[in-house]
Amino acid sequence: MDINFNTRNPRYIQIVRYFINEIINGNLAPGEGLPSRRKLALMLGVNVNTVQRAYSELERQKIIVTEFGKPSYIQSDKSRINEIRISLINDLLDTFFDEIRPLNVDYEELNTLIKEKYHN
Amino acid sequence: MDINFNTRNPRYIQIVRYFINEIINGNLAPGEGLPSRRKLALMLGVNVNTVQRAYSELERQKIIVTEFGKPSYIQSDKSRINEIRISLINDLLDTFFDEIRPLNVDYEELNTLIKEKYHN
Amino acid sequence: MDINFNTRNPRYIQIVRYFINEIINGNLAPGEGLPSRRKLALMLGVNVNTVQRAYSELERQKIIVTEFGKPSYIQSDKSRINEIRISLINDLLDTFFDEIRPLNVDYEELNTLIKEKYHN
Amino acid sequence: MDINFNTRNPRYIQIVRYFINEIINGNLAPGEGLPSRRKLALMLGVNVNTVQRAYSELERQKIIVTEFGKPSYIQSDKSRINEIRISLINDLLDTFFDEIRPLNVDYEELNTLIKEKYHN
DNA sequence: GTGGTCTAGACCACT
DNA sequence: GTGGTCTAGACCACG
Repeated sequence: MDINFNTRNPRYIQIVRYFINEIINGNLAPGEGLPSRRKLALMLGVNVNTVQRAYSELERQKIIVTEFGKPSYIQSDKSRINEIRISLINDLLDTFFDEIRPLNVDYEELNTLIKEKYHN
Repeated sequence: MDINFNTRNPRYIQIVRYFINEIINGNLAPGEGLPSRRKLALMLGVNVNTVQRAYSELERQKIIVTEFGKPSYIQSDKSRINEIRISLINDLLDTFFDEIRPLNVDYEELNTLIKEKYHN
Repeated sequence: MDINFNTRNPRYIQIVRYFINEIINGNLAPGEGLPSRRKLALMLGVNVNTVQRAYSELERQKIIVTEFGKPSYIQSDKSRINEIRISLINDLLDTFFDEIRPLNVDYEELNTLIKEKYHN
Repeated sequence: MDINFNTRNPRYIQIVRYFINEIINGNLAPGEGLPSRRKLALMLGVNVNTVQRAYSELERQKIIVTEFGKPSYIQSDKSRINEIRISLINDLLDTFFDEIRPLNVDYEELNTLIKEKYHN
């Protein structure tokens, strides 16, 4: 497990996104245990509190469950996971269009660009 | 002239983007003068320094030109404006795909969503 | 302005209590400005963030008002202040009785003790 | 035997207080044996180590006595128990007055409130 | 100058 | 060992 941190976004947010992605891709199954704050901090080379903040956020979004003294684990509810995926996709699209609209890209041009980028 | 500031991005960046958009859409022509820092600050309800920072950024990107004592005006070079537009579009697309890729949206689904969103 | 920090309670809580007390005692009037985070931190010999946390808590309790870039000031609404005083007194009494009840102090004895302590 | 744990204080402290209260109220007599760590942990739904910490604290305060291999039992010394009670009452009163003094409650008002609260 | 956020170190309670 | 909180340093946006 490793994350290539970029400098644009806070690290704790990038950790949150990493876990969401792993869950959506099926690499992390509902009910599965997460690494402890300390261990993950070591693996990622960040402070324990940065991981702690990420886990708190995941907890707040009801993506993971935490009990005192025990390792946190992934929320079993599959529908919650799907809910989050849909909402993330919509947010991304909305932000994207809000920003690209004033640049006057017509539908044809946009489609061409997307086709290109989609397949790298 | 007015801007609906959101809270996600710094205000001075939103001012920069506003001018870039206006130029691209032809509402501001190359050579045209900009409002003074003070006036714009009043119009937007922000501090003069915030406008100043935006104008500095526009100058740094060679989008406007400032000469002492005269109003700043828009860079005449049309190709520079187009360059910026292309680069903005590419950045937006790259960011968008970086973020949506891990969400496993297949090409069909993506196209459907984009068609919907494009026409609001 | 100075606070004798004890070690039992978090410093930021003690700062919160200090301001509440000052307001209740009339030493700080509604509308009055607070020292900036930095200045107060210097005066108290704590980190800026400790003050920041205290101010956030005061803000959350609607005791002070904060606008970006400007100094925070005390909530003008006097009734809110009184509300807080009453609620603090009740909380103190409830906690006190929860803890003293199991110690079997009869009413007479309790009154004698309180009379003594009240006048130091 | 059961304890309604609150979240404000550490559990092991609440267990300590529980035993002190029981002794003061005569529900636990000097010399009487205590449940084993394991049994009590089960009854209270906490980890054995939490009970262990509470028992250690009780021992440190010379309230219980532990001999290897035998159940722990309550310190026979009655005067020690009374000493603790007096000291607890004084601590409670001191803390209470330290916190309520800055709230400017006059003696009359305080007495009225205490009369009310004392009889629930 | 002002307020706000992210990261990190130290320490505590709990299993 | 686990998770949780308090304090603090560095940096950013805004007036």
